[in-house]
Amino acid sequence: MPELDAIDRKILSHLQNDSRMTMQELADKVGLSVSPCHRRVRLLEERGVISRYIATVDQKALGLHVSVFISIKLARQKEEDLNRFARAISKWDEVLECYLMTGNRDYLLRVVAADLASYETFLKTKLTRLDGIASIESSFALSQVKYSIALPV
Amino acid sequence: MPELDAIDRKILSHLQNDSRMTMQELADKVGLSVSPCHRRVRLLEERGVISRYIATVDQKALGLHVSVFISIKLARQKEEDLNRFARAISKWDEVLECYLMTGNRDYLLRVVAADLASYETFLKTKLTRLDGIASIESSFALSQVKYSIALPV
DNA sequence: CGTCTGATTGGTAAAATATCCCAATATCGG
DNA sequence: CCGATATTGGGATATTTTACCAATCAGACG
Repeated sequence: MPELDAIDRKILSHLQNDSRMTMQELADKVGLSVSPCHRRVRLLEERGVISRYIATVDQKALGLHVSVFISIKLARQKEEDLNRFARAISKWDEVLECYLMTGNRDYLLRVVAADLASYETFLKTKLTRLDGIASIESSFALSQVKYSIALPV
Repeated sequence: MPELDAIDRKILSHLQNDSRMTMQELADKVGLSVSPCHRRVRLLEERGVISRYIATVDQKALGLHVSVFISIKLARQKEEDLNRFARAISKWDEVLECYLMTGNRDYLLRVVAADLASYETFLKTKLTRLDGIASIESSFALSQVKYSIALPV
C-alpha cells in the first residue's frame, strides 16, 4: 500500500468538505492539472481511502430534534452476545453510531429521533426488547456544538 | 417551507448513501424522469435540506486508530463560558463531534487520533490548556460497530 | 360534470464536465 | 551523467448536467 503524499492529503482534505467541485477546481487547489489529479482521485477510490460520496442532510430540516447518547451494558460479553447485539442495532436507522467501549459500559450509541415520544417508541419497541441487556442509560444532547465528518489528514 | 413528500424522501435516502449516481439513475430509482428529479434536488439544496456533498474517507487508511469519547465539565456554565469553549474546540480538527449535554457532564466530545501518544499530545497541548475546565474523563472505543451519516427519512 | 388555473412533469438541445489516450517531463538509482 | 520508471499535462471524446418549453396532471369552483 503506497503512502499518501502531500498532494493526496490535500485532495482528501478538499473532497471531505466538498465533493462537488469540478476536477478543474480541485486540480487548481492542489497544484496539478486535471489529468494527474483525476488519476489520483481514482486511485484513492480504488484503494478504499475514499470510501463513498454522499449528500449530508440537515437534521432539523427533517424534524429530528432529539439526539441521545445511550450507554449499554450487556449481561454477558461473550463474542456471540456481542455479535448478536451488533447485528440488531445495525438494522435500525435511528442508530447512527455505535461503539464498543472500554470501561464499565459495553456500548455507546448515538440515536436520533423526531421528539421524545418517538424516542420512547424506539426504546420500547426495539432496544429494550433485545435479550441480554443488563442496563440502559440515556443522556440527551441539548445542542450540537460541532459535527464534522472530515477526518484530520 | 413546503413539506417533503414521498419522492423527496426517496431522493434524500438515496443521495445520503450515494451522491455520485447520475440524475438518470436517481430518477429511475424514484420513479421520475430526469428533469423533475433534477429540479427537486436543486430545490432541496436551495432550501438547505441537502446541506453539502462530501467524500467519506476511511479512518484506518489514514492511520487514525484511536477514537475517544471525552466528557467535560466546566467550572462555570455561563453563556460566555460555553461560547468560549465552543469556539476553541471548533478550531481543532481532531474533534469530530461535540454536544452540549443534559445531566452532570456539560459536554461530550468525539476525538480521533493516530495513536495514544498523539491523543496524549492533543490533551496536553490543547484540551487541558483551556481555562475553565473542571474535569475531563476519557473513554476509549475498542471498535466502531456502526457509523452512519444517513439520517432516517 | 366540465372547465379553468397553477403546479409538476417529460423531452430535447446546449453547455459543462469527466474520462481516456499518448507524448512530454520529472524522479530516482546507479 | 545516463537510463529506467513513474508521474504529469494537453487534447479529443463520451458522459452528464442543466435550461428551456410544451404537455400533462391535480384541484377548485361554478
